[in-house]
Amino acid sequence: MVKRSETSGRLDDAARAGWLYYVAGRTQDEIASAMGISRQSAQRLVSLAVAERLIKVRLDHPIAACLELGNQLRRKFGLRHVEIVPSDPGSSSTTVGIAEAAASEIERWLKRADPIVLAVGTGRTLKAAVDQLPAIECPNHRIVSLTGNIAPDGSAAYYNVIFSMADAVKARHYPMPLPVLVTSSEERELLHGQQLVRSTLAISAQADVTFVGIGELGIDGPLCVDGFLEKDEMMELMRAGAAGEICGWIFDAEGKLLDNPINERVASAPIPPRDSSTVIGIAKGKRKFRAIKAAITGHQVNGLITDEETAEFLLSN
Amino acid sequence: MVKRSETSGRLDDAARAGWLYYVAGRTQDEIASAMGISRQSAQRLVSLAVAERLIKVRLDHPIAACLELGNQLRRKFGLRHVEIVPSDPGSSSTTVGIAEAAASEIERWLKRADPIVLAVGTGRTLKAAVDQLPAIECPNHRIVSLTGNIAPDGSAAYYNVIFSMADAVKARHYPMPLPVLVTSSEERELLHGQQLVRSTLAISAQADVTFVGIGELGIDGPLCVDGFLEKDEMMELMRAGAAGEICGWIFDAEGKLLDNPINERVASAPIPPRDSSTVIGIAKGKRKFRAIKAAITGHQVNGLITDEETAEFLLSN
DNA sequence: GCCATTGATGAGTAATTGCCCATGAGCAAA
DNA sequence: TTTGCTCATGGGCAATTACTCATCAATGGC
Repeated sequence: MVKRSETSGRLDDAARAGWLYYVAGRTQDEIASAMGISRQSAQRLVSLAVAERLIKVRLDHPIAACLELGNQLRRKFGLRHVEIVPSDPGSSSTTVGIAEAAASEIERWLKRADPIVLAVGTGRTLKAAVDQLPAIECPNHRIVSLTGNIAPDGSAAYYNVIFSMADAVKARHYPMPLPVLVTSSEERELLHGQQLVRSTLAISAQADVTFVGIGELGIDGPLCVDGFLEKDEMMELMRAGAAGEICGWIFDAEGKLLDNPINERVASAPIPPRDSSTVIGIAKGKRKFRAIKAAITGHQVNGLITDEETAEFLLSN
Repeated sequence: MVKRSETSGRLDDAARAGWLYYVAGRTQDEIASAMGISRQSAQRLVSLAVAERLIKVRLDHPIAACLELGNQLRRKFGLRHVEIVPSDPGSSSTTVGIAEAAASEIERWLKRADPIVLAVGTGRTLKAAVDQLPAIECPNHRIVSLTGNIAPDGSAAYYNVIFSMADAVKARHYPMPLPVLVTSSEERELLHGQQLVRSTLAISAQADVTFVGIGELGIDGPLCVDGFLEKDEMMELMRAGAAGEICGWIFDAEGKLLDNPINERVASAPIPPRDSSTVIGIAKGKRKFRAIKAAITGHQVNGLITDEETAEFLLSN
């Protein structure tokens, strides 16, 4: 006898329960009796549907304050695309809100009929955004990673973005089989000379749109936490005026790439051109204020998804 | 107009509250203190956001479309229970998908704690469904067949459902020791007068839930293929406007039982009452479109398990 | 075969939410 | 100014939902 009550069947049930709860507006009691299960089980299915992201909620109202902040930011920094989500003062998350917004924006691009090249960086924020993506089929598009997923110890960083994206989005995807930082500029040249890497670099240069996180520096910043840089290297960078990084490319408070040996060791692809393509930074939070400010000041990105609190800082400084 | 700006400001607040509630996942209490209002006001804003459709919920799962079709069918035809499974365009099977779904639904009923009477019809679809049932013990329930399993030549039809069901489900079961069609209404009365048959008929009339196939007519339909009706009898029925049959009971395109001598010879139990019990039809496929349409239009069934393709036909005609 | 692990389940309970109602502010007409 | 109306408000309470815990069955490794 075939066993049917398995994971996929359970997800089906979760979808059904979630639909009945959120779309049809039934109570969990009603769902329980309709599906012949206990109320507790119905509750579990509903929360499973949420946890598995079968249920997507989006807010379809331009909050005036956010729109206004967005407009001001767009004007002040000459940005192509700005999206501001409300701040949640009680939350310490660095992704809530902007991840959903970024996912919507990614989805918008992927739904275009004409073939595009979509590039992604890496980082926790971007990972959170990609995790919000629904399943999409878009065989015409290509998705390329600007940066590698290999940690100094040889393992793949858990928040590598492009593989998570490949789970949800059916498109050709091009990972970058490199670390973020190598030991010397010579090693970088060597690695970049490999055929596979070269073709991936070539594709990334044609990106129509790029989504990147913006990293703060400091010993709590991602480059240190993930072990790409030692503490003393970081301190040296800070002394040299470093303000933030995108895909490992380190820039100063004016958003200019730092003329520093460490930038010679960055193995990521260059950030696609801001004058001919869209490069959207996704970041929020006090710790990143300085890095974000620098990135948009120096046009390392020409688009930004952030929250109200951050937007207010950017406008007032 | 001051009023207007106040209203839009209120919608703005509603959007913000809705965002905090659904996207950021805060409780209404937290939202209230964050926005400096009472909890009740926060609740009102959240429900306003829903009422004004600022909050859009979407279900990201293959069965989302099915649920929507099911909902529309339920409304349009006043059905109690609708289940739509995805169509498999590459398959010519008339049972794949709906058999599994029907089995799940049967299982759901059989798992109920309170004793029920479950009635079944016959047919290939139902047989396929019953073959999907796992072993269940439910000594409290009774399972009754609405229709006989004896072919005109005296043999038992291979797809008789109740005996297959008895293999999997441990419950009292009541077969109907009759043919589907007898030679005359007099013979029917005679057979129905037998004690054994009478008690089975009585049980079937108390059915809480009934699962039946919906048969199409025509010389390739089950009644002809299985030799219950001769070709010329079938042709005559078609001329009389017959559109489909359930347990041998033949109905026209409006789903009304046909006033025809052949219906006088049907030895099956009457289909249990649709106003006080659940009668679920299981059928899909182009050849059955007309029969299914008729059955739900005329309330021969008040529940339906079918596939997307069929559901779309039923909604568009 | 035996045991640890995983995961589902239902009961019980705490937390959260929805709703009714009395109140009072704001406002227009008398 | 008064009256009457509308509507937002918060208290109170019932309904609903979320969570914890103990149990149990299935699974997989030893």
